[in-house]
Amino acid sequence: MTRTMSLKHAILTLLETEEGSGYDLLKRFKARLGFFWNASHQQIYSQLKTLHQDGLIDCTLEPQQGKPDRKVYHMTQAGHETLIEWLEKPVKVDKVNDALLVKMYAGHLIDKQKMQLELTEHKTIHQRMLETFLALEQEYLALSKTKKKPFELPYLTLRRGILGEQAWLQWAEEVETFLKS
Amino acid sequence: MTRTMSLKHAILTLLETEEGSGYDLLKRFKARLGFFWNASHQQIYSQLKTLHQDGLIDCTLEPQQGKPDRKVYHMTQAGHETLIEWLEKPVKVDKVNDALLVKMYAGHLIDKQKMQLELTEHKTIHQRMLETFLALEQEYLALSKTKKKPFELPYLTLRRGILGEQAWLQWAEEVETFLKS
DNA sequence: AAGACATATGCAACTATTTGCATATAAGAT
DNA sequence: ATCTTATATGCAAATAGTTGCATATGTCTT
Repeated sequence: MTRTMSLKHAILTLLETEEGSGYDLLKRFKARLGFFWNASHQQIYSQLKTLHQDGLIDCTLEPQQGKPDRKVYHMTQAGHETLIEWLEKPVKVDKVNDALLVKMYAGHLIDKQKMQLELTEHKTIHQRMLETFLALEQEYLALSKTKKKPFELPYLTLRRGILGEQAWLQWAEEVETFLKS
Repeated sequence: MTRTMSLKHAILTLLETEEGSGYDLLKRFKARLGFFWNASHQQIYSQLKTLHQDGLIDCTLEPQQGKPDRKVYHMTQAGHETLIEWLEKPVKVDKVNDALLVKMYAGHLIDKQKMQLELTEHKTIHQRMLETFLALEQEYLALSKTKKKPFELPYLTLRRGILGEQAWLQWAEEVETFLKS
């Protein structure tokens, strides 16, 4: 109840602008918050359940033919207030817990080549992420000044993703130079 | 049991080189793995307990005058084997879940100034971390070639910390430029 | 026809981390 | 004298996240 529970508030933020089902939220997470937050569908569905129980969102059933009912959630007044309250309170500085670095630290116990292989795999993933982010940036930059306006803050979060990935890849190059020597 | 449990293996890595008590491990975490892993004392003590129960480490009691007994843990053969096994298996790409970015994304709901204040606080912390890392780098770089040798891999993990913090601060500057405009 | 992929939802068990509490001593600073 | 910091350990409860399983349909590909 203190300063954490960011996933709940991230969901509230997304619902603040636009209602949606669990599945919608999952897609929005990937498309809009993917550069700094990751959540599985299980996590999202269970958080939606508790948010609903707590009265921070409500829910209407949209029957569909063939497929299961779509549960569409929307913000309540209580939810809005809770979100604003959270936004006012300071959050903790995010912490890195990177398993690849644990391995690197213990690297004297394994084969240099194996290390390099795994590094290459991670590099591929990071490169792909960077490419995705850069493509999104191009989309934003192509907008007219007035159309940019509502996306200025989300764009800043995208910049975080870009700078983060670039730093990662720069580091990977340093490591490769070392491993090849 | 699959690919995670990095904290346990980080502890094993530290004990592989040198035995130690929970308190020792806590300090070593801060000094040596702090640029990419963070663990509280509660976490370390409880992990040590389960590692001990699982026979991956053993423990001798060192009575001390006045203070509670020091429980000194050391690696077992089983622990060593488990560590090597883990090192062979691929780890997952680390994920970022940064609450400050959630706020930034929802920034239109709050006061620009409040945002800037919180950003400044985070910036101070990141700056302090970068300074610590740079000081450690200077220590390493001042060593002779032969003395550098055993610290080459830990140095690479330090580089990750440095590049990561620099990227964060660069981002913060972009954000400040925007918020001041 | 079989397989993959997208839509759409969720439970259960486990692992990981945080927060709050609890105890006890010694050394050094204000 | 009191306060802070360091040494030294741990439990319990809550929150957060992962992994595996489960169901059911529609479309598109091989």
